[in-house]
Amino acid sequence: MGRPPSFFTNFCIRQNPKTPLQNPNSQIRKRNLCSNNNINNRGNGEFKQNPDVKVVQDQFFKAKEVSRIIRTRPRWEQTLLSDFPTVNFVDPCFYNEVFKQQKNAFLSLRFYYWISSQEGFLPDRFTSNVIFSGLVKAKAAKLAQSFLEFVNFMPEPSYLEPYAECLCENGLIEEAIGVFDYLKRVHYCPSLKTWNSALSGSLKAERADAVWKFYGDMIESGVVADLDTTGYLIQAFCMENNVWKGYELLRRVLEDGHVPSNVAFNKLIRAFCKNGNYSRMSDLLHTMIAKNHSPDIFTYQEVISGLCKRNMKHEGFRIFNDLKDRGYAPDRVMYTTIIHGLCKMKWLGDARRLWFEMVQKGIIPNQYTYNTLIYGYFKIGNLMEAERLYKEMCDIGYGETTVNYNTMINGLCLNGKAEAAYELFKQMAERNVVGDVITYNSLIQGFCKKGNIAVGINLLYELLKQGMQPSTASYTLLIEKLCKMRQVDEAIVLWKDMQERGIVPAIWTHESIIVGLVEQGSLAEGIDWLSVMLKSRLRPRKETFERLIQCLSEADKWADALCFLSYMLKIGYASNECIYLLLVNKLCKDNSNRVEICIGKITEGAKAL
DNA sequence: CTAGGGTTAG
Repeated sequence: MGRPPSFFTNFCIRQNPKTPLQNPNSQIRKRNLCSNNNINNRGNGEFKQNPDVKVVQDQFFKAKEVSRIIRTRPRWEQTLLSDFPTVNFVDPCFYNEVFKQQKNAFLSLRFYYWISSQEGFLPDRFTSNVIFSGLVKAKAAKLAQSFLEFVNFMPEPSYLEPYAECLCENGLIEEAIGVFDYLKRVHYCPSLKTWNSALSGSLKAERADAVWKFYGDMIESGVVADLDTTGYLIQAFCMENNVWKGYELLRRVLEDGHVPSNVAFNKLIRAFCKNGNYSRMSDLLHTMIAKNHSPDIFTYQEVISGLCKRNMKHEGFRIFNDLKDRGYAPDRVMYTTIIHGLCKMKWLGDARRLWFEMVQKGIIPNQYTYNTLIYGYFKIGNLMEAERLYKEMCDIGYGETTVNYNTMINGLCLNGKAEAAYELFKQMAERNVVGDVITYNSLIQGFCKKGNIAVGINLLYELLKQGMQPSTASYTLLIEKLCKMRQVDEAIVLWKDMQERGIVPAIWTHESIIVGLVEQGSLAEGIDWLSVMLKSRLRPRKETFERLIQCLSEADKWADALCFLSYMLKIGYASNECIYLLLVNKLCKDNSNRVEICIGKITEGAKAL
């Protein structure tokens, strides 16, 4: 094989960078792409035999030098070309090296854009592919995306596959779906590894729906799933609170003699704990042990926090101490988990004790640990200690973050200090810390609790003005308070706003409005709302019915009260004696004949159920 | 060199 026409040497004689370059034909380009291998081989002594080596090596050193310059010299655009009259700036190999040398993908891309803007430099498809894959390798999904828009070309499928993976890892699920769909259209089938990373990326982005889409496409394209895939599917089931389906899948895999990763087990354990199904949780622990997949620190974390969620302090503690006895050294996360659990249950003495135990072992509390304990102190109303810890956290340099502020704002609101919380909120803006939906919700709830609904509503409007997506909790307390203050119409305006934004109201919100309507005398409307609620298979609480019945009988509308009582019996609540007594008392003052008839009807109805 | 972990609302 002869020495290929080297256009590196051709450019050695070029003095004026503004002189238009010849656009080398693609054959040369391909040749150069092939010679990438030589670069990869450098240093193992082999390439002495290759006649291209000198040239490639030369290009390598130039790329290294250029990389250094664009990294360190602020105004390199003004000097670079004249400094390097011999560099071939449109060679794909050169960019390959720049991307390798220069870890900052953004700078490399800027360099490429700059070259493109120079008259006569026309990077072609091959160079574009190299740049694109450099960006993908650097995991710079956003840059790769903007690059594609800029050069307006579609890379080869084999370059798109890692791109799709990169998009998933960066949570750009919709974009990834687009790429997968394109690959499907051109009949290119991604590898199992790529499908799996799509699944894992979707989980990270909390997109169970995307998991199912990717999985469906994967099966359709004939790729056979592996154990990792199964693990991701189990996680997706857990994420959707479909724990039984996940469990079912696990059992099937176990029957086939396979054991999924601990991650899948841990997620199932978390889900079972969340539903209070501790026997199933311990069942899973035993399965893990039996299958030689020992529960790890993550597993125990799930177990402990799961137990604490249900107020099972002693069990949580027992497991934690057990762990220590068996030689597991709890780390900062583990300590934070148990401290959090104890704080939730308001066991601040124990939480504090563990805090000191942790510090004594040389583990320094971080933002998570601090926020957890601050939350705990607020929970028991110890504002002094909470504020002291907050100050300490700021002093030791945990920056003023949104979560830190949220912890304080929420804690203050919880303790009736909405105004003080609002001061912090203003401070956030001054110090350029952005608030999020939790900040706003905490404040809305704080002001509602103090009866200051106007401020609450303003906060809601501000949240919307900022373009943030409100949540159910943004509305719940506002609607409840408006109803209590006989401003049901305003409450319904908010309700409609929720509907338009696709936010599912809390069950309690339905009830607030029904009670509000009935209390203000809009009986028919209240009944309408109740039947809508029942039709959507939502079950009002018994207290709501009792409240309605009481309210109506107090207004001497006993017939309507009876109507709600029969509703209540109809959906299976046993009415309690107090309500009967109340009604009977009321009715006795009325026409006694009709009383008997009505009571008779109700008790018949109750027996029939 | 990997999976997966802990804080703030409801």
